[in-house]
Amino acid sequence: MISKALEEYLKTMYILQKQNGNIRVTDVAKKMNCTKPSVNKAINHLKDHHLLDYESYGKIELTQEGEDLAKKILEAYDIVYLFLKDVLNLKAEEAQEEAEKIKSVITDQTINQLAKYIHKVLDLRNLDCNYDINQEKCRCCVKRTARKEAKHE
Amino acid sequence: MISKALEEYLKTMYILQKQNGNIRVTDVAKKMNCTKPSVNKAINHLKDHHLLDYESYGKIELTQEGEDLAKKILEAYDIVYLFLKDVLNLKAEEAQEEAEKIKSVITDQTINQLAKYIHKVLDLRNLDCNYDINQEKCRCCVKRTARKEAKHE
DNA sequence: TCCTTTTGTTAACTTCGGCTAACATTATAT
DNA sequence: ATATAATGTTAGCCGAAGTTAACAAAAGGA
Repeated sequence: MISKALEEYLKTMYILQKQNGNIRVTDVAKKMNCTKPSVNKAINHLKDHHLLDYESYGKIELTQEGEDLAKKILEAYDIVYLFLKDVLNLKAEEAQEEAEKIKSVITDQTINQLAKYIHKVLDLRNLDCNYDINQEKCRCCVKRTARKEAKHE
Repeated sequence: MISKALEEYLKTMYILQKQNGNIRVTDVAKKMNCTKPSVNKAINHLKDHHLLDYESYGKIELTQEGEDLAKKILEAYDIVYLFLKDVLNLKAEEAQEEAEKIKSVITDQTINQLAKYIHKVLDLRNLDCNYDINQEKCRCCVKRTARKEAKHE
């Protein structure tokens, strides 16, 4: 198990990879509001845990394991974010900051319950959640969309 | 501003004071699952911040400031707890653990939104929240009860 | 009273996650 | 091609929050 702080680095790296096609120490530092040496430390720890491949001055690449974990972390983040923004009506920016912090402390169990709840609420409002970072809908929404389509046929 | 960890100590001490009529290092350590030296450190920090009065081997007493802060912390905890238990349907024990962690990271603004939301939900279900640690209902529920009584008259 | 147990304190160490300062490497522009 | 700028690395430090081991003080029972 890696720490919540390391999870945050991993998540950020995953997003940067998707957004920019590469992961650079400087960019991670900017996104995380920290210094480059801190990023460097994180990289080495993540490497120790086989979550990424790296050697000095080289390319940073998440391993399969790293990517899978990043996706899981991101999904948790998105669920909390959605709740804060669309249910509690926090401003996008605040929801973002708060989601990060909350997601970092809660268990999978709570995330799951929250996911269920939020989807129920959105369902009542006939909305989809907009989880799309992986170019696909989240598990719950895929099911809902399928149900909806079945109805219309 | 004190750290979230110190807030947790303060909250625990406040509760122990209410429950036992006094605050002892050993009891705090038990409640917080930590060692006595850790509690000792916390006491000294809280003293530095004028949140409690203490001298070696003496009585631990929260100052007015300390008590006010403790109440605020506790209210935040209760709001999150209620949400987890009564809205997300987590088991009491889990809700307790998670609430502690979540409360420790979110802003007042988020707590307020959550409070509003939870009270709206409970209102729909015609329930009161059971915030009673201070032998009084929480601010929102007092208002609601008043409204309800007004209706019945 | 005095011995034992419980309670509280101190000192020194650990881990984590951050930092700065200084340096090494790579990329860029002229 | 080389000087400059940008990027990445290393070393050493810091504070927070915890720990263990050893000791001091207070409380209680015989």
